[in-house]
Amino acid sequence: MKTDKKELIFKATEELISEAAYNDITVDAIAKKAGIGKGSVYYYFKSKDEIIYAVVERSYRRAVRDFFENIHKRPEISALEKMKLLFYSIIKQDYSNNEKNMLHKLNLHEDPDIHHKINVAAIQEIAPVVEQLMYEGIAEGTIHSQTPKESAEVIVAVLTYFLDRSMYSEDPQVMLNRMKLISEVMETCLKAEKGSFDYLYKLN
Amino acid sequence: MKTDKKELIFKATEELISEAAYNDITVDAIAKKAGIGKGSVYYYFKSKDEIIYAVVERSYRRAVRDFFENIHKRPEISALEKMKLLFYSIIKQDYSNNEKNMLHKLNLHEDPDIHHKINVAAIQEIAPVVEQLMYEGIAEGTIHSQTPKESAEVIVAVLTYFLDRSMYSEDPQVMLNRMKLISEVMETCLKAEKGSFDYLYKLN
DNA sequence: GCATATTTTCGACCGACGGTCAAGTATTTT
DNA sequence: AAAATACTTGACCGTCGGTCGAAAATATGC
Repeated sequence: MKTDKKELIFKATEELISEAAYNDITVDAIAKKAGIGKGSVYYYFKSKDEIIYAVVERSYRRAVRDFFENIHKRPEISALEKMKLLFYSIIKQDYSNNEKNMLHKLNLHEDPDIHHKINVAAIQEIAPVVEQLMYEGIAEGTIHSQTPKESAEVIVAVLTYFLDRSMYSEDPQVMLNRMKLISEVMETCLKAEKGSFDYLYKLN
Repeated sequence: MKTDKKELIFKATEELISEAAYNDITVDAIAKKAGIGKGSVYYYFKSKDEIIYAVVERSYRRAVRDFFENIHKRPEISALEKMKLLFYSIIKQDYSNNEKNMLHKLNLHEDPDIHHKINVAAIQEIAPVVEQLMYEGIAEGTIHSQTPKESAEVIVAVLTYFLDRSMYSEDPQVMLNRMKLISEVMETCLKAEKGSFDYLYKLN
């Protein structure tokens, strides 16, 4: 049985992201943690960036796969409700207190490089799923957008952007107002009924 | 007459950003271009990041200052119109074909670090101006937002984010639809009359 | 099973970069 | 004019991403 070196590298990188400060995530550290030589890392990946990006992408893909396996196929859940669950799973992925959660850690430290990768990956991996849900919502009659692709893009971008709390005021009232505004923005994008996204700011 | 070393460093950095590939913007290059020793650069700035950030911030501040000097004080222009002109000046700053334009260059190359700095600076420098314009629009009766601060934040964030074209589809129809959607989003944020932001996608 | 070709592994090494520092020089203060 | 302070400098440092040639492992052909 051949050990999959790529998998070793993924695992090592994920662990480092979870436990170490960003500056400790060096290619040497990844190689050491994976128990292989540095040269081998570069045998499987062209660059460090490629590793990080692959790890982030993998994480989003995992979330999407889980969504399709566990939520999407359940016919009793409406499209809007599924969208809510999808958002929750992403928000939870980003901000859960679970220390093991990678994307959470990634989003918390200030490195803009990784941050950007997360944003790009979010758009590319999540937006198509939202688009799919929009077609279903349109079929159900709860969504009336004429441009599902663009709406999905804008929605995911807006949500992702605002999940990045680092650059905004943390004042609770400001944050509440901001989320109210964003839920209205979502309604506008989807042409959905007023209140469809109240769950974004109504804590429970 | 004492030459202002800080100004020399700013100038050199701006020139490098305008003319060179990102990887050529090193502290050594800045020092060389400014005609001073590398140590002197670190006498005036704590880090390279601090230099880049200061340059970007300066650029936005300059745009804001120009806005207040040339546009804002003219009483015959409505708040919504002023907002349009402000957006135009920023868009132009980001995307003009003028090769001398720094922010343009900065936004074009892929470095996410600088990209992020630009976004943060945009929020911090431009959002307060938009907020100010919102109060004026409210006084004029064209804007009915109850939460001007949050609306300004969201508007600037959305616009800035989508000015970053790099991560989105370049298909003209998709781009048009996206901008239409964004203009609707802006109306929603400001509670302004329908069509107030049509100029965002109606080329002229 | 042996020889040959191919794939995989490795860490010493490289060049570049951001940042430091001791040693100076200019300027101000007393 | 002496002492103190502010400024300037480039050689030097540690670190990091990435390279490379050679060795080890594995596959292929006969």
